[in-house]
Amino acid sequence: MARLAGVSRATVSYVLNNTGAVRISEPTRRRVHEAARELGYVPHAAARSLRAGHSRIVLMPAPAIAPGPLYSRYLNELQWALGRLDYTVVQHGNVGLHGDEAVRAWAELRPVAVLVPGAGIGPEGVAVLKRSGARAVVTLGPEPVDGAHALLMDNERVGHRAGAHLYARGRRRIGVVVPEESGLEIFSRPRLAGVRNALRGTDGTVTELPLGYDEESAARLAERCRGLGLDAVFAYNDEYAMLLMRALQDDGVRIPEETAVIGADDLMLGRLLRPRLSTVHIDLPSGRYVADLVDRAVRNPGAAAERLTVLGATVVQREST
Amino acid sequence: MARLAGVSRATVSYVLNNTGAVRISEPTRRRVHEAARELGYVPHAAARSLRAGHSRIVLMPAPAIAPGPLYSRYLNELQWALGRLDYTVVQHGNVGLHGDEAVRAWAELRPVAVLVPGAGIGPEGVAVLKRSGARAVVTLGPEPVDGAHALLMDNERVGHRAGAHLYARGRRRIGVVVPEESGLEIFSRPRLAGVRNALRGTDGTVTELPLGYDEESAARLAERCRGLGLDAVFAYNDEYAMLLMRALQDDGVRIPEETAVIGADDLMLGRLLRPRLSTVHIDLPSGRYVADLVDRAVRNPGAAAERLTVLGATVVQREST
DNA sequence: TTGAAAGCGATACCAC
DNA sequence: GTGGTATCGCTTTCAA
Repeated sequence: MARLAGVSRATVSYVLNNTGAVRISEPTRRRVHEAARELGYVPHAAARSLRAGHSRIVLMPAPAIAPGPLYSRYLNELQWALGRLDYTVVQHGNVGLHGDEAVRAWAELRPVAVLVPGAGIGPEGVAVLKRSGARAVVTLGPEPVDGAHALLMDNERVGHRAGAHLYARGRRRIGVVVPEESGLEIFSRPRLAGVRNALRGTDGTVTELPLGYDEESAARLAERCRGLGLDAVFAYNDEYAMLLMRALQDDGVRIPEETAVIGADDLMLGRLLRPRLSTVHIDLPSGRYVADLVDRAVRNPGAAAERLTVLGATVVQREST
Repeated sequence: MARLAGVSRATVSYVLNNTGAVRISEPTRRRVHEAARELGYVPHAAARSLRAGHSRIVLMPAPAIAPGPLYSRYLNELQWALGRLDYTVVQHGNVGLHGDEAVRAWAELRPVAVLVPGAGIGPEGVAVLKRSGARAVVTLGPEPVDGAHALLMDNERVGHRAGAHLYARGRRRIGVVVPEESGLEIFSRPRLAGVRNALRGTDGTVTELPLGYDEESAARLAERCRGLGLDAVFAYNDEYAMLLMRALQDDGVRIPEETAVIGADDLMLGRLLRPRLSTVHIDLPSGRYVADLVDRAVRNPGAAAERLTVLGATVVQREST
C-alpha cells in the first residue's frame, strides 16, 4: 500500500502506530502521514486483529425488541464509556438466530469481550466464546451464568417493591399486567414473581393480567378487572400502565380511589397523566461502572467471575396509588 | 486447529463451507463436523474476510440519541431482512467520534455496505468508505450525498402536512416546537422548514418554540404561548406534543378550542390523552425494501446512485386539532 | 478425493 | 533508523 510513498510497509506501521521502541526520522514520518491521507488509507482491522491474536471489539447482541427508552439511554452511556477506554463497541444484529447459532455468529468476530443482555446465553455459550478468544463475558440479566461475570438486574425486586407499596396502602386484590408481546418475558416474569413474593403469607392475592400493547386489548382488560374486583394494578412498565389506566378511566373507574395503578421505569410521560402515575424508579448502573468492569475483566481474565446486583428500585409515589 | 481431527485444513474449509465444486466423502465430512463441534470451532471472520478481500458486514453507526420508538422497530425489521440475505448487520457505537474520524473507524471493519442515518457523512466520507472496499453506501437522511445511494427521509414534508392541516382548520398563528436536545436537529429543522413552506404566501405566521424534554421547560413554554397569542402548535413529535399539551391544559388553555396541538410519529400513547392527540403518521420504507436496495447496490456497485423518497406522511386527525 | 502451498494486510523481530 | 521476513487463520489453486 502506502509504501508506494517511498518507504517499506514496516516503516509505515511504525509511524502510524507511533511505536516507541523504534525512532523514525521526522521527514520520513511526514512523508508517510501525507501519503496515508492522500490515499485515504485506513488500517485493516481484520488484518490487525489476525496478527495480534485479539481485537478491541466489545460485542453486544442488539436486542430483538427495545425493552424501553431506558435501555437506549443506558446503551449510549455505556458505548461512550467503553469508547473512552479505547474499545470498539459493536452491536450484532442477530435477529432470528437462536442460542448456539447466535453465539457462534458473535464468536466469528473474535470480540475481546461480550456483553449479553437478558437470557441470551448459557454456560456452553460462554465456553464457546471464551475458547474463541473472548477474555470476558458479562451477562446483564436476572440470574448468573456459569463462567460469566454477572450484572444481576434484579427485576424481582422491582415487583417486590411495587407489591409491598400497594399492600402498605391497604390494597389486597392486586393485578399484575404482563405484556403479551414476546421477548419481554425475561423482564416481566421476575416482576410478577416479585409481587407474588411480597404478598406471600398475607391476605393479599395476585392475579396475572396479560395485556397487548393496543387500546382494544386494554379495553377488554379493563372490563375484566371490574369482574375480578381488583383494587390495585402493577403494570409491567409505565407504558402499559398508561394504557390500562386510560381504559379503566374510560370505564368510569376512579383512580386511585377504586383501583390504584402503579407502573415501572419512571418515564417522563407518566407524569403527564391525571392522576400522575406512580411508578417504580429503576437505577441502572452507570455506563462508567459497567465499562470499568469489562475493562477489569479483560485485563485479568483469570479472575473469578464477579456477581453484582446492580439494579436499584425505588417506589415513586405520585397520585395514582 | 481441527486438522488434528485427521484431515487437512483445506478439507475442513471445504466441508464447513459446503463448497460445491469439490466433493468430500461422507465419512470425512462427518469426522470434520464432529471435530468442529467437539472443539467448539468457530471460523475466524477476520481471517476469512482478509483472504476473501471483502466481508458480509453491513455497518450502521448507532445513533447517538434514539430518535424515537419508531426507529428501533424499523431497525429490527431491517436487521432481520438483511440477515435473511446473509449479511451480518453490525451497529458501530461511535459515540464521541465526529465526521472523518467516525468514517475511518467504520472503514477499519471493511464493511461491504454502510448505512448512514441522518447527516453523519459527506462526499469525502463516502469516497473513503468506497476506497476501503465498501461496495455500497446508503444514506437515510434529508438530502442526498454525492456518491452514495440515498433514501430521502423527507421530514420537510412532515412539517408541510402539519402546517397545511392547521391552516385548513382555520389556524393562523402557529408555533412549532423544536427540541432543545441536541442531535435531533437533523429531523427537527426540516420539520420546521416544512411548516414555514406550507404557510408561505398566506396570512399565517410561524414561531419557533424551543422545548426541553422536561416539565419545567414545558410550563415555561406554555406561558410563553399565551403571550404570543398562538392558536395552534405543531410539536416535533408526539412526546413533545404530550408534554406541551399537558402544560397548556394546566394553564387553563382549552384544546383544541383555544389552541390546537398536533404531534408526529403516531405513537400509541398519544391516543391515550384527552383530547386524543392528532398526529402526522409516518410511513417508513419496509425493512425488506431497504435490504433489497442494499443487496442490489452490493451486487452491482457500478450502478448510478439511486435517490428515493421514502417517507410517507399523513395527517391523522383525532381530537386535538 | 485429498494435501501442499500461496497469499490477503499488519506487525514484530532481526539484520543491515 | 530502516528494510526484509515470518506470522496470524482461512480460502483457493494446483498437483498428486
